[in-house]
Amino acid sequence: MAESKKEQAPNNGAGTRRRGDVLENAILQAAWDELETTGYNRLTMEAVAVRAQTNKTAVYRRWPNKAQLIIAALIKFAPKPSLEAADMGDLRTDVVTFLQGIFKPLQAIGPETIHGIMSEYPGKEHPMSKPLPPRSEDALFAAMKAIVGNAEKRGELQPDRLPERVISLPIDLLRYEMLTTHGSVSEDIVVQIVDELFLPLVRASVQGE
Amino acid sequence: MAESKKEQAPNNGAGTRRRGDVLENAILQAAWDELETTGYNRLTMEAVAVRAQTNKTAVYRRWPNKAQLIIAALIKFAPKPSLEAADMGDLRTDVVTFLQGIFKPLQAIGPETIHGIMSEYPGKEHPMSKPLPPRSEDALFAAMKAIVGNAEKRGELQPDRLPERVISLPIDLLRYEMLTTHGSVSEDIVVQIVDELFLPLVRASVQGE
DNA sequence: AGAGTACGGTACGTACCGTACCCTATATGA
DNA sequence: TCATATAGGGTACGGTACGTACCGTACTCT
Repeated sequence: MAESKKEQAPNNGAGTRRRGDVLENAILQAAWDELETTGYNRLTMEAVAVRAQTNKTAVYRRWPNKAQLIIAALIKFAPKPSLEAADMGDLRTDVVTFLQGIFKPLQAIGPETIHGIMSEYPGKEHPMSKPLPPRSEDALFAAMKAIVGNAEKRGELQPDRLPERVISLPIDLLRYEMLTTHGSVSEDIVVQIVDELFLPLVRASVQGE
Repeated sequence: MAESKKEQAPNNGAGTRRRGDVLENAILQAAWDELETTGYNRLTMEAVAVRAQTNKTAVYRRWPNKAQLIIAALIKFAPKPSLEAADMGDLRTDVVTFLQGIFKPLQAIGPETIHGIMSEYPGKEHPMSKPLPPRSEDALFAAMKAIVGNAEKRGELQPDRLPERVISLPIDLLRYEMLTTHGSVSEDIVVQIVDELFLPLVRASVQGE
């Protein structure tokens, strides 16, 4: 009667036991689903495991904590902005298009998740923990540089006159806005950033000084 | 022997039981100390209560959760930037001075605490929860506006030509930097923001258009 | 076939949350 | 002055989630 540990339900009726990438993908998919339905704060490792039809052990074998797991899920499933620097023959159009492409993905992730990750992610010494990439390796920044580079080739502005801060300004501000504005950010913020800040700075670097 | 609940240690030997503001201040002080020594993430309500030599009940009677408690502690104890708009007869000097005054306090609070609060603070419906102030009521923004106003009076720039985004730009960027840059942010970021972004935009608004 | 590896499943100890409960000191006012 | 309401002190509890240990078992690889 003691109902010993032997009571292990046959997995599916057949002995189909997932391993390796199959299991890993199932967990990440579960994490992504759970993130979308429950939100970061209330998401638990156990819920992810249950949804993936496995158990916490299998999850912890791969990621040391919630933040790492969710980062992995984001990398795999979150909508990515296209990093192709649109080259439409006009700097303003290119930048606006690019920023608008960032807008949706950032919004999809949402401030709760970002704050949660940033909060729980101390870069602690854990065998499995990967550090967040430094600013200079930011893919979005690289894309902006490419866009500016195209404009330089076209002669819209003189080469190497734009400080890096100007180039990263649109991304930084957009991120800040998405991070601090709970509720809804209107999409015309992109146009504002470009027309009221970025382009005037570009013009200033051409004429002045 | 049963050691019933009657075993209540006399508070100090004398019946000095703190109430009202005295107790409230003790708790906030304890929260602040705990925040400095332990950090936001590992801070617990119980630890605060113990440090204040009281118990969780007294804490929860006043603040519904950690985020609210810490916000109250920050308001009471965190170093505040002076909101006096320095008026030294030069826009650049005024803005740099002002931003440098913000730098230290922001750094003292630290990204961990800010992210933690932003993460746990959903603006939920709780009788005791106060909403975060909207952007337009931002005291720092008001101070920047005052500084710009002084410059207008001096004739350094024409009135009402500066978009609000330009005015809030230095604060926004500084905040973003403090929020995302773990580790140390160099203080000359202030000068960069002013010289590479803000002042060029001011000049552009005077000349251009 | 044999051995190592990794999954499945359970159970556990810990930590913290938020609340209920009761007792007691203090403030208040009839 | 004494009764009463209020609020602090103290404890204990149920609940949730964490992260790990343990063990049996399916799968993989050679």
